Amino acid sequence: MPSKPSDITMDAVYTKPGYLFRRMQQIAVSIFVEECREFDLTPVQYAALVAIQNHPGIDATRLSAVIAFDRSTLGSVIERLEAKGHIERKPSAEDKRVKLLYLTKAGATQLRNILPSVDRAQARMLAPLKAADRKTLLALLGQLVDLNNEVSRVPLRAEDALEHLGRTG
Amino acid sequence: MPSKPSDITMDAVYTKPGYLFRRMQQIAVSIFVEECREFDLTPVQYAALVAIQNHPGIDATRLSAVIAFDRSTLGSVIERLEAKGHIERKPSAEDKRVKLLYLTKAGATQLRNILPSVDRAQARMLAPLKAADRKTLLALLGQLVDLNNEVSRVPLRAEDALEHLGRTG
DNA sequence: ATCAAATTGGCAGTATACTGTCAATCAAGA
DNA sequence: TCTTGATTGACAGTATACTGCCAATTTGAT
Repeated sequence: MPSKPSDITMDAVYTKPGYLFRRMQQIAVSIFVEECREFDLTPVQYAALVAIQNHPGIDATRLSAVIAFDRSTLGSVIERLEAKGHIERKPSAEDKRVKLLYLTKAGATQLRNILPSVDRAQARMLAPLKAADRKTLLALLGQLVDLNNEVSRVPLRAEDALEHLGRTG
Repeated sequence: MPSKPSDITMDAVYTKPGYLFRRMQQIAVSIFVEECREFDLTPVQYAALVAIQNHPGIDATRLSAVIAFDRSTLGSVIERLEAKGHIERKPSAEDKRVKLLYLTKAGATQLRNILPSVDRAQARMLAPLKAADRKTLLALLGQLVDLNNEVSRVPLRAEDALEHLGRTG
């Protein structure tokens, strides 16, 4: 091997978790969009629809906790879902600040119809690995995300963030 | 368990690779930015600096292949690195279309200085796992990214994309 | 009752990422 | 040579993600 201009080689990037996570995220989104093209839904929009169906009447702040994305980002996501007619925003009676989110009939239908494509996409992401390796990777990744939960700006606060709603559906 | 409004639960999101990859990417960027705050470099900008140091005189299109990001995105990344004084853009003598990229002295210094912080960040991302599990996860992730390389818009084309340059530094 | 603190949604600004388009330029073939 | 096709960098437009700020509102402490 000829000498490099310094001791820093591309391995300082390629073999590191940060690079691999970014690359895998790129690939995952690419596969999702390809499989779900006909439904015109992004991964984030899909996650939002699932969460709203599971928690009808949730507000934007709590939704951000349930799917772990930024409230600032969520505003535009909600706008787009509303523009597509998949969700409705209704003012709350008790708190004039909040707007409650509900799936429309069209949104529920869209969500039901997209599921097979989402499943195909999820399967394709891990398809190159052997079955045992897929299981191992998913398990380790699940652990790691869970153990690092508090690190990101918007930690996941699943169902327990919704206790005050006093209902599960 | 009380019944849900449908069969679609949040597990349709939480346990799937697409969600876990997105979440882990969020966490990884968050850790990187936190550790490297004083250097004012994002993960992408860091990768670009490393690549330019390893391939002085590379052009934007080839750089995008070497670090696997989109050429459209890369334009603004290069602009920012240039504005910070970390890199220089010089027109090519042979091809009037291309602009060759070089690290400035300041850029090289910045890159050298940030390395310990980057190492700390990379270590923190996997820190919650046991050593054996870290190794397993990295190996599987590396395999998966490699095997899915052609899927994304900008497949990684490491060194072999640069053969025509006729040099390694 | 009132004032301080927290919450909610919205906005501005920055930084990836992608699609698609375009003009300038270069390369290859008829 | 001339024309066709490919390449390069730039740009417009959309969609996450983040920081930080703000007004309206609600809640809690006094």
